[in-house]
Amino acid sequence: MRRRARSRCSSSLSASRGICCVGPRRTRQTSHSDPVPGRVREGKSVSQPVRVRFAPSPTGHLHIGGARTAIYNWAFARRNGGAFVLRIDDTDPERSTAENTAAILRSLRWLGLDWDEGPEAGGPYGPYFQTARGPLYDEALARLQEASAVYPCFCSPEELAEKRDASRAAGGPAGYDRTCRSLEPAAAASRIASGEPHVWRIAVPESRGDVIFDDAIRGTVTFPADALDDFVVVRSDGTPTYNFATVVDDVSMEITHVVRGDDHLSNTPRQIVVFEALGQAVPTFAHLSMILGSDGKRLSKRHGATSVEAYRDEGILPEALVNYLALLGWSLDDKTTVFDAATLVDNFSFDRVSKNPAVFDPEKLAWLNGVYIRDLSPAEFAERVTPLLVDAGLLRAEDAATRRPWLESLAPLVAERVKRLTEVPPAVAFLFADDIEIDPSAAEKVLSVPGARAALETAAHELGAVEPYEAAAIESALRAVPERLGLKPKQVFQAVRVAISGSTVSPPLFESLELLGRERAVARLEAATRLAAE
RNA sequence: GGCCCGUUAGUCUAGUGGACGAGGACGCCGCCCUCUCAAGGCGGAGAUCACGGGUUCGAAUCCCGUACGGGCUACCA
Repeated sequence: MRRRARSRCSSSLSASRGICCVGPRRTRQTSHSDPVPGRVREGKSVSQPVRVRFAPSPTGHLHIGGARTAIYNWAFARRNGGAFVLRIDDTDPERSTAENTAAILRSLRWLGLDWDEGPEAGGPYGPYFQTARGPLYDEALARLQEASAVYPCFCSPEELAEKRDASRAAGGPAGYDRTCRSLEPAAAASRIASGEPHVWRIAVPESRGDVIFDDAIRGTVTFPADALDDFVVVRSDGTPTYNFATVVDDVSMEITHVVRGDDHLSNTPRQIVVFEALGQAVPTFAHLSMILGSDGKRLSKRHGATSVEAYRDEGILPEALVNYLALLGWSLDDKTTVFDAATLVDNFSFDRVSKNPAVFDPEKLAWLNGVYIRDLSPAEFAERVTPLLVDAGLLRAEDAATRRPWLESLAPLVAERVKRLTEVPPAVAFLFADDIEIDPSAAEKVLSVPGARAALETAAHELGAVEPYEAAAIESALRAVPERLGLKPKQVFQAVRVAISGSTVSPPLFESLELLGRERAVARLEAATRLAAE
């Protein structure tokens, strides 16, 4: 399905691609046209179609930060009629697994983020797994070798560590000292031929000045020339390093905008050097700030749930998570909080992405989720809640269809008092079960008070006779009870509530009684009577 | 250590030199509604715009410095 190997050497490796400025860009006025020495060349051609990619590493499940990056990539692509490419950066064989890949795809789909190219979707720029792209990297390396843009380095890891420490101790940058760069090509070649272990390093051009680029989110970013070292591009085992592989892939997949986490900002100058060595135009970069935990530290398992699946399992709706994450670092305007994905797409732009890190707030997510739950139609609500009721053992899967109308009438009662879908089964369990347990403290508080027994007996009697057995009629029947007994409405209603639900908190009483059915309702009231005080 | 990035209420944010005595949202507090809990309505507290200089008639907004936080500095991604 994927694997449609594309003819190598096609336009992807030609230098003809320009980088477009499609989409809202920072309006800040910079001296775009001034040829600054050492400035990154940016293509100026007009209508290059937008192509973005999300490139997770399948070393774990899709986490909140990755999800937000995916959302922004997706929204930007959709906004500009471009392509959203999914690429799996699985070059770390130790930690990458097929299960993780599958889980990531599942999460993306659950969020509603569809990709135009990638695993299971195929596309003309595949393969979309880095481990399947070895030949592309080999070939890119060959090109760089031909151009003398890379050189073999025989320094041992120990030597390198020593040099690094020494350089750092001296207060300078800790980059590679370029020892092997001055090796005679012939000498180097014979050492390679003799099988001596070596890596390939990029030879940063002497003439390369400061690396300056315009980040779509952060504006102009400058890295001093001397901060660039001749970093490793291909390891001694022949595999590419991250900074090399991504660039080769971004080039061959004709990526126009690289939208990724802030942790890659410092890698950007290195990657720019590779783009240049390859003779390729540099894409536009957009670096998203990190998502932090409540302690201001980078979000991690310590902070609780971090994976998208965990939130799904907690009863968060995908549309709420997308809305929340979109809002965590982006704003539609000065007051809009709730919006759907289509609205996000219609309005997304990098110039409304904020530069500062954001603390993830599960409370606000929960609130937003409540908003979405309340917004569900009864049919949608029943649909989404059915699996949870089945899992909770309250409903048999085969009964779901016949019980559907009943479930839909239950929807409005419970939807507005939960923030998570997982809160539904416990809240409605009393309507399913044949028998209930009465919470002791509720019994203590409500049933063991004077008048409770009379209230329950009278209510049971009323319920046995009311016609039709519907909420409205039930309500008028029960409303008459307190006065007759000289009790306060609340006393009667709470006693009934505890009797039928076992708790002092429940969905609305009269509707609950209707949904329970006359027989069970009366039986429960009678059962509770035995616990009640005179 | 070096380099890069960031800094508006507890939190997410609006803000691009005058309309800011700083707007919205979550959370918090109070009132109303009410059969409980929610939801909803109304109102409130909460920000010396990190700090210090400077530019300007005027700065949250521009410049410099400091502090704090984060990132990179790997034959990890």
